Amino acid sequence: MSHDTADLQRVAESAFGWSLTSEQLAAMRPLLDGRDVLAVMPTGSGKSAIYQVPTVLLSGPTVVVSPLIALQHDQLDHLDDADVPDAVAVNSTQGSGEEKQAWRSVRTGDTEYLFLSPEQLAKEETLAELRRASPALVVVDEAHCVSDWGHDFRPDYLRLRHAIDRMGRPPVLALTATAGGPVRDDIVEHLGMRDPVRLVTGFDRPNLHLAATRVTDDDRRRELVCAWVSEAAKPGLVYTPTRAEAEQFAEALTERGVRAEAFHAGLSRKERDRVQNAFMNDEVEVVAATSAFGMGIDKPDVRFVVHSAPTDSLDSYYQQIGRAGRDGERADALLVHRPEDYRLQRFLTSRSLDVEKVREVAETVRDHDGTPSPADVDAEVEQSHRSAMNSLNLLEEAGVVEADDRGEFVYQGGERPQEAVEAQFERQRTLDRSRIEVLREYAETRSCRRQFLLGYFGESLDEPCGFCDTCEQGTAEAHAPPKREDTEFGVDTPVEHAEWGHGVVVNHEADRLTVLFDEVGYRTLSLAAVRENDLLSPVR
DNA sequence: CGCACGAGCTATATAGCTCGTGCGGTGCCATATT
Repeated sequence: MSHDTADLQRVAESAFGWSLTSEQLAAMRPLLDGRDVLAVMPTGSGKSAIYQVPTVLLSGPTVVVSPLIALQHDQLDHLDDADVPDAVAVNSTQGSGEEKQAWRSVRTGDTEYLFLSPEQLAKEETLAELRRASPALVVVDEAHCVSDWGHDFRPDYLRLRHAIDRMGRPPVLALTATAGGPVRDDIVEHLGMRDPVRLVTGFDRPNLHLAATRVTDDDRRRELVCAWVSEAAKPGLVYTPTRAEAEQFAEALTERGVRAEAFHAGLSRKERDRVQNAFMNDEVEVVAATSAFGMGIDKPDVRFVVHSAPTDSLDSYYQQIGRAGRDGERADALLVHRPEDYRLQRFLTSRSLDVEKVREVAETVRDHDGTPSPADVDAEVEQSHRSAMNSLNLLEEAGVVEADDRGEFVYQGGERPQEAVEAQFERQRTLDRSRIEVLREYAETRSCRRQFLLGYFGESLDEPCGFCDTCEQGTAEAHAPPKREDTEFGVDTPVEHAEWGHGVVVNHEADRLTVLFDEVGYRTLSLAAVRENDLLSPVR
């Protein structure tokens, strides 16, 4: 046993009362050597330990970036119970006195765990404090949020790499339970991770029964979901695409004698807490919810997750069904869908490109006296913080502006800045839309649903699983993917397409391939057409 | 992007059309009112 391993085990045992798994140790050791780590591990596998234990051994505080204040509180509670240095969070729920006290305790070294939202890290005052504290480790918890939310909803997620640079660039640990290959690459790129150790444990959840049902109209959808849920073992979750539908399902289920409640972001904080606690305490059997429900929920005995309609991607879908059956007992994941449903997701994921706003931000950077920080740009433009940061992110990705090592902007311009921005925007939009199409492929596939799902996350399952609807209906066998050695287009093969350029095979059914292209996102191709017209060639 | 809904039109005056408009998700934080 190496010194590091022995030290880690000793701290885990004495401070937390834990015995570490080999996966946890594999993720911790590189951090002690100053390396970056990306760990994709299921909920309940002890991801938090990966930073909590090394923090005790490292000199300097650990900064944990967490997307929800509620999650920060959960973590604080756990750390309070352990025999370790203090933990604090700094966020908008505190008064200024409390905040000052928190920073003081970081400065004196009494506090070694500091929880912050990405928005906090966008503030100059915060960065100045952090620079002084010189953190020994930066953790990005729920790191899929970088990719999920950074591109529009919470743009400060894409500015984290610069914030980390400003802190003196300590090692970075990214943690998540859900991230396929492209999302992992997105996280690594946008956090500026350097040759990270990538630890990815299996995605398969064999106790989860997978199924999808197509309906022809909304009345049948409601009837089917309500009837299915009424009969099913509980507790369970019904995910809906809109708040109104969450309310409708909660009401319809209540009428059928199910103890059901709605949950979405339009409810008061108090009401949300009440519903969540009631679900956790088994006072509520079914929560009908929008995507607002779930992060940080770790209830082991959830028996089903029914989607009344498709989500925006297979990533979101996997994340949500992953809340079922954590106790290892049988649980059901049912997806109800109509072809019309995808249009709503196209709307919900669509962002608009306001060329004038982007131009204002670009000109502000260009005309600024010296190199402006993101906060300078924010203050100087007549836009919301979100809009200004989205414009900056877009300009940076398009190469029109560039951040220096202090996270301040240098105007690059380029030959046709507006065209570069529009092309970047279009690329992002095409990718978003193609992700919706992959969900449609999943919903409509006749091959083994588990093979499809795992294939998307870069994992192969040699035989049809026997525990999904297509296997049970007998269509999966006929559509099974070829064995890896029988095809030149196995999963993960880099390919070149005559028109769409470079890509990577992400799924292979009997008669078709799904490829993720750098420029045009996910595309599904008929294998016959590929072969006849020589459309695709494996790269090396 | 398309659906739901209401206004307003038409026509063997009370139902049935067309057209226009609004709407649909996720959380920080800061600021304005009680």
